[in-house]
Amino acid sequence: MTAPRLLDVAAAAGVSRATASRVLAGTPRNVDPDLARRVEEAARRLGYRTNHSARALRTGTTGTVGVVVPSLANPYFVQLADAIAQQVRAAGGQLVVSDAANSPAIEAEQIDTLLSGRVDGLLVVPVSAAASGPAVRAAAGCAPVVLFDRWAHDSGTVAVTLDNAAAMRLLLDHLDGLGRRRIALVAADQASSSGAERLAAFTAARGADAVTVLLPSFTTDAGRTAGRRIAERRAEVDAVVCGADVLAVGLVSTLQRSAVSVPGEIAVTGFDDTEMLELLDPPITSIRHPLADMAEHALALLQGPPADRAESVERFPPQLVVRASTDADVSP
Amino acid sequence: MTAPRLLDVAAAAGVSRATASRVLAGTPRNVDPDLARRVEEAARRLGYRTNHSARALRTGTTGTVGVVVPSLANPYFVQLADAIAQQVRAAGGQLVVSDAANSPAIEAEQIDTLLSGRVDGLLVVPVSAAASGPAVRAAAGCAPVVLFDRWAHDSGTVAVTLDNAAAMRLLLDHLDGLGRRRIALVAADQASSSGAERLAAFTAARGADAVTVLLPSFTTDAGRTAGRRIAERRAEVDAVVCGADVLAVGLVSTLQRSAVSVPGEIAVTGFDDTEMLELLDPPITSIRHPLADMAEHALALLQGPPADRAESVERFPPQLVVRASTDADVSP
DNA sequence: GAGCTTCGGGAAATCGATTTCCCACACTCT
DNA sequence: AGAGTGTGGGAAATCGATTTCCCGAAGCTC
Repeated sequence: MTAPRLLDVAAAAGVSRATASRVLAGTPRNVDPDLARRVEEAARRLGYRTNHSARALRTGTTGTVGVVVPSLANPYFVQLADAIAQQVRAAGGQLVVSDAANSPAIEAEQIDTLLSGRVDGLLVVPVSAAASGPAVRAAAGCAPVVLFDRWAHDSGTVAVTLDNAAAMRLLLDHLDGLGRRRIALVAADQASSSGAERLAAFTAARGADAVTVLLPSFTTDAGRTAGRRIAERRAEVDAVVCGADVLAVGLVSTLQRSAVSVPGEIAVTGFDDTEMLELLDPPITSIRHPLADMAEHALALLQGPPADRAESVERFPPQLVVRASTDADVSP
Repeated sequence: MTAPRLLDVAAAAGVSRATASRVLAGTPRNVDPDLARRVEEAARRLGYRTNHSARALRTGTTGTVGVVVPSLANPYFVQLADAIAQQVRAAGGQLVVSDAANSPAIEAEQIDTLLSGRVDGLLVVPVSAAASGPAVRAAAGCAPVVLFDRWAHDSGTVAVTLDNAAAMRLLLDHLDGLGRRRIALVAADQASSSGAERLAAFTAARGADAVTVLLPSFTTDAGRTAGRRIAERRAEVDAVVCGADVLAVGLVSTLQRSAVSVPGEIAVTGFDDTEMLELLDPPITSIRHPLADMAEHALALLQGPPADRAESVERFPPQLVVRASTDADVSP
């Protein structure tokens, strides 16, 4: 029992392949409704599935988009990939997700693999603002590429990101409003545009002599290191803004172990609003990205004219989500 | 500037398409080494990438496998998908991951989408032992399908799973060895084979009158509900085995909020050994799945002869990972 | 009713790589 | 030297759906 082909459906319905294709692919619907019904009926009866390889070969499009994220170990990127997947599926496509293991070299490899004729377009969350550019630029020469959540220098394409400066202002204003004055920053991964922008915005607002802890990577373990440093300087600090949720998680757990009360003594905020935050004790205040909107827009850019993908950065508005780690009165 | 085709490479190297294909696809290497070098050189110079749609159409294989997991909101399934992805990539293929949103109906849909000529084979972590069977059986009629981590009734195919009964014994023996006698179980999702097997193994070992909390789903929130129930009955319990890590996370956080010390008053174990466990306070004892081995074996079954995929369940040995949630002496 | 426009639908070319034949050439053996 | 053997490589068929032409029929106008 070999799989039925379009030819078989056409024969069963008593029409030509051309007509069957027009009906099933939904191209210019100038087909007699009666014939159309016969074709659809035949297709159903035979259990016909269109062969996507053949379609892709003929049309030159695969209906698949790829996304390369820095690391799936960070739940924020899982959430991000999921938001993109939903938009892609809603449009009848498929998403392929690749993990760059936080390395620009592996990232370049993954981009290359995905580009080998398997995807119509590519969304990339670049690992590094400086080092990811060349690979992205090369890819953008072959297929539509849009950067997502972060940008890279000299990438040759558009980036759909969060307005990190506005987000930082939201957090600082919020803490200010609660009477916190000695605000520290825990920043990570200065190589990424988001890490760098968040640090820059903080410094712009609070001056260069505010307490700042710089860490190499966005991981919970880095957050614990930060927790130890902050605990040592607890006298100078009454609030900590973390550049990522995973940092905040590690930080809070370490602070609590050092008998620093959160938010009593030190208020803490995250960044990215991953789902795990609500489940901690206390739940952590964070910044929510409008991921669905961003994904929708990025996909539109992928499919739109190349002119819309000129190198530039588009920034979406962040949203502050207040939880008990800054304001104990908020119900958990 | 249109993308170079095999024809262009062949012309540039002064050979026929056939020879160029033999060289680049690596089929029967009866090609003069000198010609081969010329072809490879030409391909590199022109920046040739083989068109996977065309190859797939001709060979009938896509080099892609799909995996359907119950929910990517559960970090265990992210880890599982990642383990499979690594094996697939090592073999030069691609992985497409789909999320069934914990619903057999959506699961059936995702299976159907993936099967439409886009994947060579399918790995499924079935949502439900009872309800997932029919869709899997239908899929197994069209393409190689292997169940992973869980099995389903009447699926018509082989399942590569963990030996849940052995895992439960490891946990109970460990707790026993620590002098814990009043052991409770927090079990979830009896509809899944893993949920059901873990409950059955616990009941077999401890008898039906041991304290047992049954929950609908594997989520952290369910874990908090369990935490409240256990806290109410704290006098009857000195250890809790959770059927999944996400449950343990919610449980521990709720117990601590109720001033129950872990492991002082109640020891807690998880199940699945997701990475987040090390980061909690205390880190949680759990069961590690040999995911890499399981993935390798499952992929071998996918590619092997259909006879090897007769309906059956293969069980891999679990490994106990002891952390401070059961044994305070273990360094965190 | 002749001529013109529409419109539905069929025949066949097309997408690009793979693979089956099969030929030509070189080399070995008697 | 002639026949036999093996091997590298080219011409062309093939995978299955889409899409461009193009033709015939039906509807319309005057």
